Order: sequence, then C-alpha cells, then structure tokens
Amino acid sequence: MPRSVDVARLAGVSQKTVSRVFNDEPYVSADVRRRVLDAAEQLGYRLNNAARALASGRTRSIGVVALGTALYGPASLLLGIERAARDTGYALRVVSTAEGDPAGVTGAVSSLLDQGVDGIVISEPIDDGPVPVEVDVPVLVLGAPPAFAAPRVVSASVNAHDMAWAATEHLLDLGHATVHHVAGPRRWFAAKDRLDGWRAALAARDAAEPPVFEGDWSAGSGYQAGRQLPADATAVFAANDDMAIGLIRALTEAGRKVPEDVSVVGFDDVPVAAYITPPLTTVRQPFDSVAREGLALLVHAMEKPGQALPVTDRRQVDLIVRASTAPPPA
Amino acid sequence: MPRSVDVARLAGVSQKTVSRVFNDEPYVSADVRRRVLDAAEQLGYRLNNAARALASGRTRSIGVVALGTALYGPASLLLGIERAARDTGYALRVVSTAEGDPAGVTGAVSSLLDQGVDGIVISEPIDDGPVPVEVDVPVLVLGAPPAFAAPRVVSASVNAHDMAWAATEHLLDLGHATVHHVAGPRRWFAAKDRLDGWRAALAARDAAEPPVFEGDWSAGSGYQAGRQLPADATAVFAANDDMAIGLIRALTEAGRKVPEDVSVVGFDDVPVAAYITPPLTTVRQPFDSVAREGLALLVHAMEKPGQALPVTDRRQVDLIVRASTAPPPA
DNA sequence: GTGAAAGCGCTAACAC
DNA sequence: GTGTTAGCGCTTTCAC
Repeated sequence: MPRSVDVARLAGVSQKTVSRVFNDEPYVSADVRRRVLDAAEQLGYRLNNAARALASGRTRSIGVVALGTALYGPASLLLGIERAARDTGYALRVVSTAEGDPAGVTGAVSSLLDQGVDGIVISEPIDDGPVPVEVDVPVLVLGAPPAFAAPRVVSASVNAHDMAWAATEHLLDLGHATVHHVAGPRRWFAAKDRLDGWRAALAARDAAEPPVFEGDWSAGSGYQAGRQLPADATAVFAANDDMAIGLIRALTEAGRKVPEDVSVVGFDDVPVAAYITPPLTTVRQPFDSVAREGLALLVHAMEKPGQALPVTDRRQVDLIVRASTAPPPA
Repeated sequence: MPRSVDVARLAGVSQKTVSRVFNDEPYVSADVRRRVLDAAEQLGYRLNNAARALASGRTRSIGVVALGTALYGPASLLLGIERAARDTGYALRVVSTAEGDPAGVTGAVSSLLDQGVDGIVISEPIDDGPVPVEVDVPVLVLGAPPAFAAPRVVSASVNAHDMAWAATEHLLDLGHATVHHVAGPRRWFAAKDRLDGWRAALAARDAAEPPVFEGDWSAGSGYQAGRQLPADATAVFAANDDMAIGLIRALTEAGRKVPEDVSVVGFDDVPVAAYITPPLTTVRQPFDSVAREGLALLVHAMEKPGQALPVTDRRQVDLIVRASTAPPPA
C-alpha cells in the first residue's frame, strides 16, 4: 500500500503538503494540489484511517445502537441514520441489542466506545434503567427522553403523543363512545408515548378509559388482543400496524366486520397498510426526517461543543384515513 | 484517557505485558494478569483501537454494503450479519446503496476500503455490471453469484431456485393448469433465481408459461399486477409477500375470491403473512442462517487465507401452506 | 504557501 | 514468562 510519503516524493513536495491536500486545508496552490492529486491517483493512494485517527484523536465515525429487530420502525430509523450520516461525511459503526440481553444498551455503548467513535446514536431505546457507562462523546437519543450521562445529550423524536391523540380523536369524531387500545410493551418509550396520547385524548372528551391490552408489536399479539376484545367495543387504536393487522384478522375470524362493526386505527403506515383488507387507517411516522434532524444535532454537538443547540420543533401529524374506520353501528 | 503505559506503571510491569493481557496472549502468569486487569479497571483503561489498527494492520472490523431499503428481506439479512459478526468478535461498519445511485456498490465498497476493513459483505446485490474497484480484502456476496475481483470471494444464499420451484409445484399439485408469476425487478439476482425456479417447475410439468409481470417488490406493484391478471388465471406465485398482498387486494376489489377463484403464493414469510386475509401460503427465507454461514466463510477467508473453504450446502425448503391456496374452481 | 520534526498508543520481533 | 526497541502512517506544531 502506498503511503503519503510515496505520493509526496512522486509529486515532488513534502509529506505535509500531501496531508494538506487530502484534508482540504487552505494554503495550497492550485498547481501543487493538482500534482499531488495526480500522483495519488497514479499510485492508487488511500488515506490510512487508523493512522489518521491515532494522530488526530478523531475517528470521523458515529456509533449506532440499533434494536435487533426487523420491525419496520427500527429498520427505517437505522436507514435514515445511515443516509444522514453519509451526507455529513461520517462513517457508521453499528451494534445491535437483542431484547432481553442482560448487557443491553450498556454493553452496546461500551463496545462502541472500545471501537472508538466521535458520537453515539441510541435508536428507540427501551427503558432499562440507568446506563452505568461513562460516555465521553456526545449522544443522540432517538425516540426517547435524553436520560443519559454524557457530556452532551441531544434527542429527536416524532411527536408520538399528539399522533396517538389524533388517531384516538379521529375515532371519537366518528361517533364512537370510546376507543380501546392495544399498546406496545410497557418498557418501550415509544409504547408509553402512544398510550399517554390515547389516554389524554379520551380524557379530553370525558370518554371512559377501557382496560389496555399490552402486546409485543407483533401481529400475533394483536391477534390475541382481538380475540379478547369485549363484544361491545366498536373502536380500537393499535400502537402499530402489525398489531392492527393481527387484530383485524381475529375480528374477521370472529365474524365481526371492519369497519362496519369495529373500527381500527394503526400506527406507522407500513408499506402494506394500504393494501390489506380493509385498507388501514393509520398515522405515518416520518422516520427519515427524525433521523436527519437528530443527526444534525449530534454532529453539531460533536463539532461545536461550546455552542447552543439548534432546536427543531416537530408538531406535524399525518393521519392517513383509509377504509378501516367508520361510524359505529347504529 | 489512560494509556497502556499508565496501566503498566500502576501494575508494576512493562507496557508490553499489558498488551499481552489485553490480547489474550499466552505466557502471562495468572498473578500478573490479575494485577494488570485490576490496574486497568482502576484507571478506566480502554484499548485504543486506532493505535492497534495502525500497528497491526488489522482493524478487526467488517464492512457491510447494505441495500438502502426497509424491505423485510434486506433488513433481516443485515440483522443476521450483525449478530453473526458480533459472535465472531468483529465490529461492523455499514454503508448503504440507494437504488439508482450512480456510484452504487462501487462507491460503497470504495468508502469501506477508505475506512479500513478486514473483510466486506455485499448483501443482496443488484446486477450492476462489473465493479471497477480493486479490493484487497476477502468479500462475501450474500444472495448472488460471487462475481467480484478480490483475493478471496465467498458467497452464501438461500436456494431460491428450489424454493420457487416448490411454490410453483404446490400450485400445480393442487390441480391448476398453470401458474402466473409476479416477478421482482429484473436487475436483482434474487428476482432472477425465483423466476428461473418458477419457469423450471412449469417446464417439468409441461405447463404453459404465461407472460411475466415485473413488479418492484412493493405491494403497490403487486396491486397493479392483480388488476392486469387475465380472467382465466387461477394461480399466481409472487416473488415476495408484499407483492402477494397487493395482488390479493386487487383481486378482492375485483370480486375474485382468494383462494376460491385464484390461489396466491408469496415468498419470504414476513411476520404479518399469517394474519392477513386470507392467511398467506408462502416460502420462508432462512435469513439468519444464511448470514451466519456466510459470515463464517468470510471470517475463515480473512483469518486463514491459505486454507480451503468449508463448504455448506443449503437444500432445505420451507413451504408454509396457509389459506391462500386451494384447488382451482371446478 | 510550504517543510521539518515530534509524537499519537499500540503491536511485532527479538532478546533475556 | 517478561522486557526492549522499533516502527505503523498519519496530524500537529512551529519554523521559514
């Protein structure tokens, strides 16, 4: 492998000048820059990242703690983070946490710290209690409150509370006396936000609050919820689309028609939501823009440690009304 | 940040001994090991990966070129890779390729090479023609033929051909005269394998081969296919579950019942497949074991460059028969 | 605008 | 079993 001295020799300049060119530093004449670039090209030179990191103390990479599931939400967030990171010039190191893993987020963060990263993204964490690792780089928490011991913690999330509220209100507006809720696992912040939003929407209208069914995000758990749904229920808000799909299946098997007998609203707007029977009314999550905003905050915290953070407000709610919701039976 | 000399000083040993302990090298007495570990603990010492990589020439990391989509298949593969990599002690660096990106796989591989990785995984690539980068590390190609210019190329994939064959045969066995096919995009190797398997199964039974509809993996494209499905078609094999779901939606809207009028088989066994109406007959893809086997091959190629590769054969086909398939109408 | 010298914190090779 | 000596290929600092 050619080194920067080799390029320097060929271009007839000092090694430092090669370094200048590859770091886009000022004070290099156009002519010298050309010669260096040509020499590098000819030799097939690549900057050695390890040497660079060792000398500069920065790795130019961001570590991501991802959820170890192929669920649409977490997968979409990861994708958004990757895209955003690439745009900012940072490389991505990914570690995932299996749910139920004793080490969990703590272990994942520690392993990223071992690898050496300039910043860390924690995607949709589960409430596992405090994280007992000292983190000396900025941290972005996506989809949860920024409870973390680090020099700089930023967070970004969708406004799940208002989104859940809107979903519930939509059903109330259609004339349903109340709305049942199939929640996600209690330990997930994402589940809690939706639960709270639903609860608040019911309270605002003085609607009775029926008991909550706690699922695990899977269609199977939605199916279980559907089999246990009280006979007098006419409207259900599920905390994600998969559970809504399972719920609809159970109702269909029981001979209860959606939306004629029971209305169902999901959450996420997964790609197939528009194509199941009946097409699902749901709330769309803007994963990509959350990831993008979050990363912008993180990069800011990484590169300008002293400055105040640009704050972005996310009030938008995208309720997609399709065919799974209707007024209650007469 | 404490360095290994600091630990050495505190433990009363040489710096090299600290290095030995942290690399699990032999020839360190239990007593010294303990003292070193205690000192490290006390100082909060972490090995510096950049220095390590610079000195050893190895980064202990694997680069992954992932598809920039939240599709269930690619997302599951990525997850499987992450799990498998962690088990082998390698860190993961991820770059994704947006479809239609001019740089594509070439750019992604090049960026991984810049970052410095010991091996590269290319996940479910699209046939983009030759990749004009010189790669000096072993490469694992997941789900495609190993066409790549690198010192060592290994590959692992499901036996998509036989799986598609089994899906088609299942419909033929039910008595359908022939089976229509909704394919994936032509440029995807994954689409081609399934197409070939379907074709071969029809030929083996002397069944007529109807024109193929080429979708884009989305439920929407399956829906389009469904609207164009000939009136005399009684059986369809879709190259993934999402397209099958869209297809069923179109048939349902047109008043054609599944499976009474038309049988449909999907591919993947996505988590909601069992809960749509009707529950979908499909072929399950063993993403996790493919990733695991592939990574074992890659790590072998990385660590034992000279040796022959352990070969694993994957013949198993998991056809999951649910309620979307039945004999043709009388 | 450009160059020389001094590390960054490890591992490798070899001595003892 | 343990220590010594050289680098690995850059960036940093400062001189010109």
